[in-house]
Amino acid sequence: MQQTENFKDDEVIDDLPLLDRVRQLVLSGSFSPGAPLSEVFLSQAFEVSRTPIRETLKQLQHEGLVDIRPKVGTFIREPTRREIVELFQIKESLEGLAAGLLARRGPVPELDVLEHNIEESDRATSAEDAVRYAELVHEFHRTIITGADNSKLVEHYDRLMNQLAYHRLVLRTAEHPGRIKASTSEHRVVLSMLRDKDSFGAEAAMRNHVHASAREVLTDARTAPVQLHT
Amino acid sequence: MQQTENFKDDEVIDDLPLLDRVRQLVLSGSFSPGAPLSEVFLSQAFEVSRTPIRETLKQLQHEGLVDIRPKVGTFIREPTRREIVELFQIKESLEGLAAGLLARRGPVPELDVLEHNIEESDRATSAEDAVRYAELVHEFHRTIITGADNSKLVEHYDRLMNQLAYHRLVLRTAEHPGRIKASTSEHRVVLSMLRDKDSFGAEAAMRNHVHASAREVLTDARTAPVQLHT
DNA sequence: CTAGCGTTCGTTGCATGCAACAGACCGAAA
DNA sequence: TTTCGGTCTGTTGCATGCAACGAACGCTAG
Repeated sequence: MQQTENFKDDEVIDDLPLLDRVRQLVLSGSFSPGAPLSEVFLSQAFEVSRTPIRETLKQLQHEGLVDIRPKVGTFIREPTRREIVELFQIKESLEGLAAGLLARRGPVPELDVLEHNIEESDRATSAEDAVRYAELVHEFHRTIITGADNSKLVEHYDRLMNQLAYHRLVLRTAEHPGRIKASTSEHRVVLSMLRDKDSFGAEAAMRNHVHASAREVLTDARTAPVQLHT
Repeated sequence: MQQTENFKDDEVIDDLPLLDRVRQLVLSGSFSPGAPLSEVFLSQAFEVSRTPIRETLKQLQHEGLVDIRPKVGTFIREPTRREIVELFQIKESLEGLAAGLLARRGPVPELDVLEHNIEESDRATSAEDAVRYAELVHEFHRTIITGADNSKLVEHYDRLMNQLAYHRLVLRTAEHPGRIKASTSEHRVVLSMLRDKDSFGAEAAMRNHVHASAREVLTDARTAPVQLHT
């Protein structure tokens, strides 16, 4: 999972580097949604032949990031607003599950990591460092996911977030100060539940938090208001 | 999703037919877990060249069904017991989510489908038709998933079930009569909650049902008892 | 000016060839 | 007997070539 660092730029361990690089290109926003990604272009861009590029594109299609129209071409896929709502619903469920599982694990080092994360978040907020804050939020959620000690959950979560990644990049530019305060406060509630080993409480708190943040993101994105559910 | 029927055996619409066929071969149990699936073997088995086979195997690896060891070969992957537990935890969460979402949708035709399904289940139980009963159980769950009106949820669920499919094939041979009765009863509770538009109740009932059935499956499989959680 | 049609261009889909590597097998030495 | 080393085979990884298809463009007729 973290082998994106140690490879010699030429001799690749698996095809993961290429897959990651192409994915990064897609998610980087360098190309507008709907832009064509021809195999020949990518092959000379990454200096490989069309074959590995093709395999990579198939993977990305399976991840929902690109749209392969047979005999026509591959295009960057923009998730519809509806799909984003759907993905957030799943996100809420999975993160709730993770929080519940983590609560059951008792006193694990992850809790201290979360504690530290919250402190850092306060610091970033005081310093008005929005970038750092966004990083910390991401780490907070990811720590809970990985802390659930469920490898398959991590896989599904990663898939989910990949599909949301493009949109997140577009959206998370500015966040209201009020929301930041509320969000950190919700993090605190989650951690409190985790420390109490309150599985149901942790799940509920986490779901509530994700729900609120999703609502914020969705309403903030475009003017069209959205009902996440009810 | 249901285009596995209408294609002319020769002219394939997408590569989905090939992917489906290879997946089916993997899940059919014709090969033991750990058995090698060489590209040349598959290519002549399906009368295509190695290239599309390679792409297909990559997909299946991404789905968690096979294990590609670089420069060595592709092997049928058997999920570990732990992974199965993990997958069931996710299943519980996703099906709970689906039930909750479906409950919010109000009176949709799916509810009548579920009603009919339960009646048929009773009939199959009376007739001691285990195969038919298993089919109906599968349909019941799938109706709830698709009824949630969340396409991304369906995708994730399908991925999940594909990973459980091999194991399900091994396990679901015989089910205790007592469990069957309980299971159908739990289905009834879920439907009742759905009719009441009780979103929380439906979610809880569904999770409880999946949890119970998972526990049954896991303890029944091998003698080793398992703690699903707590 | 518009609608319909044929051609051309770009792209994918697949087959095949070649090189490189992992693992097995066999033999020899201790 | 055990262990070590070399060879050899089977497999993958990738590059490339060719055929086929879709879309766009221009041309012509009305």
